[in-house]
Amino acid sequence: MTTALHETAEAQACCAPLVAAPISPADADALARTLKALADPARLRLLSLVAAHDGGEACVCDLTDPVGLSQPTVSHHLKVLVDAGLLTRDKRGVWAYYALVPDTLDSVAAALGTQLRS
Amino acid sequence: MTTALHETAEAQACCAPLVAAPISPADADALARTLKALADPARLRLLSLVAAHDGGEACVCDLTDPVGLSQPTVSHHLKVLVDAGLLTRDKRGVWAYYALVPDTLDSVAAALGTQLRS
DNA sequence: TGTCGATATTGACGCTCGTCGATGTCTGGG
DNA sequence: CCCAGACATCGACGAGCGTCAATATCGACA
Repeated sequence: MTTALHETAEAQACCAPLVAAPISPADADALARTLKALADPARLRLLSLVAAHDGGEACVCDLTDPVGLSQPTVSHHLKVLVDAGLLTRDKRGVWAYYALVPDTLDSVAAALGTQLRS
Repeated sequence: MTTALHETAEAQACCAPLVAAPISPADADALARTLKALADPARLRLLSLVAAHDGGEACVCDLTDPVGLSQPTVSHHLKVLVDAGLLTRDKRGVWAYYALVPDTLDSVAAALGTQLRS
């Protein structure tokens, strides 16, 4: 409960393509919050590692070494990504498995892209 | 070439779709730098205002009021966006006209999207 | 030349963020 | 019942960011 109140998965980062019409302050804030979660090299690598891992999921122990950060730091980054609705957390036994939420990433991409696709 | 070469417009934020294969540390850093420039409500609104403005360009005086920030702050944000290769600056007479660089935004969207198109 | 207006730069402030070590909290096994 | 291991939380530190007021710069015009 550090700050935010956007606990888990609000999915829709925004709406219109951003370049079509002026974005509303509220939408800008929501989109910026999701982008802030993405705007970190370690978190981008974690997201990529999780997505590319076997079965589309990975536990913390799979991620600590590749990114070269301490376990608390990796857990912190993963929490940020989960809170932003970019990852899901599934605790099975002793391990916590993280998996990608493709919709969130796609909605961000759609909000940024200028050439809209069907 | 390890650091500090993002002076003006390096356009390509990254390359592969991020979810296909683990992103390299260097690519993660480059993409994160572009995303950091985007991850601010004021800058998103400025970007949107510029893109939606008549002729696809706008000067600082057109932007100060809509975003509700002081002129130095707006100039600062615009500089950040220009340095990230997201906007171009064209000084004509006393006014400075900013315009969108669509390629950069599209390459970011392409790097984030999971459903790749042609 | 001198003034005015548009924009950029500077310096400073408070706040947020990324990182770590230390510690807490669970779960499974002996 | 207690230990070992996986993960989360806490507290702290330094760095970076967003914002503003004050000031500098630069072009147009009288």
